Amino acid sequence: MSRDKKEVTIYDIATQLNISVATVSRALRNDPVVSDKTKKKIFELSEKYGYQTNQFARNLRKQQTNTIGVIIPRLNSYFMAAVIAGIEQVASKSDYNLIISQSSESTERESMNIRTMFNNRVDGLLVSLSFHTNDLSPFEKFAKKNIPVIFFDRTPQSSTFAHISINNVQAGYEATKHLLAQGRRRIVHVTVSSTESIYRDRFQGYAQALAEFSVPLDMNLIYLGDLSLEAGADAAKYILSFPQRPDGVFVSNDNCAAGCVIGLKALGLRIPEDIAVVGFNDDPVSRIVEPNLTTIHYPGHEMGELAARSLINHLNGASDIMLTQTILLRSDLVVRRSTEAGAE
Amino acid sequence: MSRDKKEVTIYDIATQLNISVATVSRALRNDPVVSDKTKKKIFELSEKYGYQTNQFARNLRKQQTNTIGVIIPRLNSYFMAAVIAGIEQVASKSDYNLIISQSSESTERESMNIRTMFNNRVDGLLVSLSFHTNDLSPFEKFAKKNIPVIFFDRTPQSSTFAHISINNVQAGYEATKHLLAQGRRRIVHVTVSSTESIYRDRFQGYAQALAEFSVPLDMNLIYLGDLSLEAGADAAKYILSFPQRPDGVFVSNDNCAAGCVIGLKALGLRIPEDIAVVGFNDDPVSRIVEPNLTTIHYPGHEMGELAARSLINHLNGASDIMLTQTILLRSDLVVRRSTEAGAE
DNA sequence: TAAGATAATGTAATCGGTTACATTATTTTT
DNA sequence: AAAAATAATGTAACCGATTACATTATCTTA
Repeated sequence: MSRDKKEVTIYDIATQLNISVATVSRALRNDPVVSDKTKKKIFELSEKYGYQTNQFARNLRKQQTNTIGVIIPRLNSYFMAAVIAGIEQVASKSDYNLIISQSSESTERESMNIRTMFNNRVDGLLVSLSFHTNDLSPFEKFAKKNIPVIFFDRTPQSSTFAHISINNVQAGYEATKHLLAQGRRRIVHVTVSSTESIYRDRFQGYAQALAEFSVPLDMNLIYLGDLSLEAGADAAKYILSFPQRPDGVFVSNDNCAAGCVIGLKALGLRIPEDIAVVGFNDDPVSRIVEPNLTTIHYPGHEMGELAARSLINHLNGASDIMLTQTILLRSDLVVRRSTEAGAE
Repeated sequence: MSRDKKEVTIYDIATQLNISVATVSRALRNDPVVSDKTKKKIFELSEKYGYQTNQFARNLRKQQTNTIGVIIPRLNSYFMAAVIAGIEQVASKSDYNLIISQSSESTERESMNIRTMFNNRVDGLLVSLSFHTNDLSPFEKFAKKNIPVIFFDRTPQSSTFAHISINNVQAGYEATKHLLAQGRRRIVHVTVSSTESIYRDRFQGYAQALAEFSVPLDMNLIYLGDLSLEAGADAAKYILSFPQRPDGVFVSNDNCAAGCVIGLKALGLRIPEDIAVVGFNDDPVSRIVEPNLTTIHYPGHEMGELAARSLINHLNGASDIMLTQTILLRSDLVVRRSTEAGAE
């Protein structure tokens, strides 16, 4: 329980060397005003003693934590893991720590996490919203104190904060258009209920593509769920319930799409002959399920790096313009066998 | 950049109420020595001012951070996500923060992470080791300062630290025995090279089962890789290279097993007729790949909860016996179609 | 070599809670 | 009602690094 040996502090070093703590403090941060001779002595002794800076004392004094808060819905997708890895890479290179917490798609838990981050005085916040968040007021505290918040991937429809995402309208449009181009006309869209979010955007892209092909939008073809594997299976059952069976599905994430493919096959449909399926994210599961999923690829790792770098630049005062701005990363349709029998 | 409004401190509240900071400090921590009347005044005012405890000041004074460090190899499996979720649940309930970092299976990065955690003065550490770590000396600093370290899942073979894992020898034994019981005799084991780790244990279980069935151990049948999806595909090719083809595979993780299944099928083998495959972990992918994987199930979320709870109990001085102890969770073989045509 | 410039180091206040110990207020006991 | 016990509050040192400002040492320059 007890921390045995007492910490070595700059006071110990100063006393030992018979100099002031100020000089020690400066030397340890490699301040050029300290003479090399003195520095050398200080470095050697601190090395010998195994001195470690006490971050709390420093934080307390400097009024900043060198910590970035990350709030995400869930840690359960390859995509999110890639984003986190990207964030981590950049953060650790700049000596920032990460506090990561999951909202588990619960708005309440999310706002708890936001509060915790605030109380822990993170220097900045990176957030991917949970499904049903549409109230951004918990973030106002941050705005008020000028603590930067950057949203990534699951960004809010509109806010004064910075956004990093992809063009979801276009991605939804591409996915749907691909199905339409294959001659599919009754296209189910499996997504999550939402009035404003990236899912809404994808839906809009879907609607836009239909309109372009003069296919009337039929709200019965929209299946709302939580985009889980199970929701995919349920969607499959729903699809089978139509007298005039749909011939295409656009699912807003790969995991759910995989569940849907499995469900459809279990119900006797052939993919893509009877029905074609498009997913979203290009998670590894899209290359495991059979047939492999046509999906929308976009770079998670890069998104994480970009988010972290933008935040840290801002914290260093490097790029104030950055904030209140939206950055869109490129996304691409990857065609595989779930929509084209001949594909990859 | 600038933090605008100055923080409200207990000094502000004390001055305003014309009482001492000591009383304010006590009241805010709900210390029973403070009278209810005084507390009420203090709570009201601090509420009104939006007071937030400055954790650094507190940490600096209390010499503890209320932060738990978590070091894991990668955030890329469902299993690991479940463990983290479990840890988080327990930690946040006890008001502990989490710092999570990934070693990306690199021993150097791992020891960097360990150092960072140390410098950040985490109160305790939860660690799942990267593949090839066999030098535990970076953890000695923690031992020296009596900072508890608990290993989970990927635990070291032997150490003075606490362990939470499963009986990997037995799990490996069960998996292999299941294949043997199906009449398989030439069983490949796909794993990662390691002289001492849970993978070594699983290998031992494998060897043990073979011995029990009087099947000689053939080191040519051991395929070493990094247990990735791609390694699975490579293992499949390796399997096909034998003149006398193996009829069973025991892969030490599901992701790799999935890659192996896909590879074997691509090379024209039928599963389980020509060759049966057993995975490890019961990740969702085991139910997506076709045929679904027989695998070893063990509870990630529970493991995370247990690890966090053990650590926090120890930190609270509740259970000192806990440390230097090994806790083994139950694991089970789940039989699916990759080994039994008739299964689930 | 004395005055002025510059480099190096020192002093002490500060960040904001926590808590041992001291003091004052209130209640209980005799 | 005085003495003793208990409750409530206050005082001030402390945690360890940072830094504005002051001081001292060293180097230039005339």
